[in-house]
Amino acid sequence: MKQKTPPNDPACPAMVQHDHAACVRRVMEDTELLVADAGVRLTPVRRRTLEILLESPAAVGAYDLLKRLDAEGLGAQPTIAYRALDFLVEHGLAHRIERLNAFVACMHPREGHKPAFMICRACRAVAETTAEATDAALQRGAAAIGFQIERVVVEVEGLCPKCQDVTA
Amino acid sequence: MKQKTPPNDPACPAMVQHDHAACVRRVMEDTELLVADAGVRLTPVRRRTLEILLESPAAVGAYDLLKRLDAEGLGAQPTIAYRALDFLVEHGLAHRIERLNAFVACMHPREGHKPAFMICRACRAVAETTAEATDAALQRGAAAIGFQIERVVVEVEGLCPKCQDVTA
DNA sequence: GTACCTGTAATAATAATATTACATATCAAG
DNA sequence: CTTGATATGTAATATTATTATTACAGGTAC
Repeated sequence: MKQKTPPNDPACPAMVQHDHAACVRRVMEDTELLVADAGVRLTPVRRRTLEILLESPAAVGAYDLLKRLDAEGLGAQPTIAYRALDFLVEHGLAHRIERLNAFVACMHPREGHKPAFMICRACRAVAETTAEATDAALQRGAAAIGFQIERVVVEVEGLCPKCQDVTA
Repeated sequence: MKQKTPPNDPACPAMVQHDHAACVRRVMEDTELLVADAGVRLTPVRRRTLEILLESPAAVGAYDLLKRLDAEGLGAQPTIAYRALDFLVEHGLAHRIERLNAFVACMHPREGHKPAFMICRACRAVAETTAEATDAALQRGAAAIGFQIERVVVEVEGLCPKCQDVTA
């Protein structure tokens, strides 16, 4: 099976002017192939959830998502939203932003990357970047005290270019 | 004014056997001096909150804290706890662990450090370490898209030495 | 075929976490 | 001793997350 995006690409240059609709199309296509490979189902709720995340420049809260799903007749209970989100996260199609208790679509699934997130505190926009470099240092620190790493969260809060201008 | 702990010391070797009561005393003394310098007030609620955080090896949730404050007649509403916690975090005396929606005392305040946290998913114990090395890479990434960094969160989830043994 | 197991989805109830608003009290500077 | 900033008290509400339960569809072993 063929992969549409090369690894370590600024696949979707978030916070920078670009044709985002094209990014959305590309990720959705990649995703279709990916779930087919994995033998799991991209059900209507799951597909729509991913689309909603993809179309939002900002992280989406579980209940914001639920409101939208409800409006479209796809379900009105928290669990609907959480399960869809859990599924997407579990399969690397979305990321949970701990800082916001909210979610974003993964703009380059399938890569098994170590993502880091730049979160604008003004508009909530989130840019996904890679943080391979930060990892080694953490591994050393963990080894020193015998801590066994399972998951690393790197989240940066600040101001995106747009909000710097507005605030200034 | 004199500082009691040299920078970049394993001031409190969390997750490792040591005399923690001594750590608590040291940090409280440091804190007294620090707030005096800053011209802010370490009120009873704030002081007691810090002590509670210091004495707990695990991160403390806002409502766990509130229960304890309430038992001691220091306040019964969520706001009380959140206000005290906000104060401590704002002044670098405590850290918020995003992963847990909970808080830990800073074991070496005043250093303007870049903390990283090792969080045991089994016992919730939290070890504070420094992650200076991870920072540079993030700064470069941010510069590339014009993002202005204000705060960096690095949280590692896994198993502490003790819980590895128990689980194994 | 029917009894059993599994995966998926939907519903309901509850628990945990967090914010807002406003009134009152205290402190510290002028 | 009064004013403005800081801190506290209280209430109500909002948001996020977990747990338990029910339903149904598809496969498979006897």
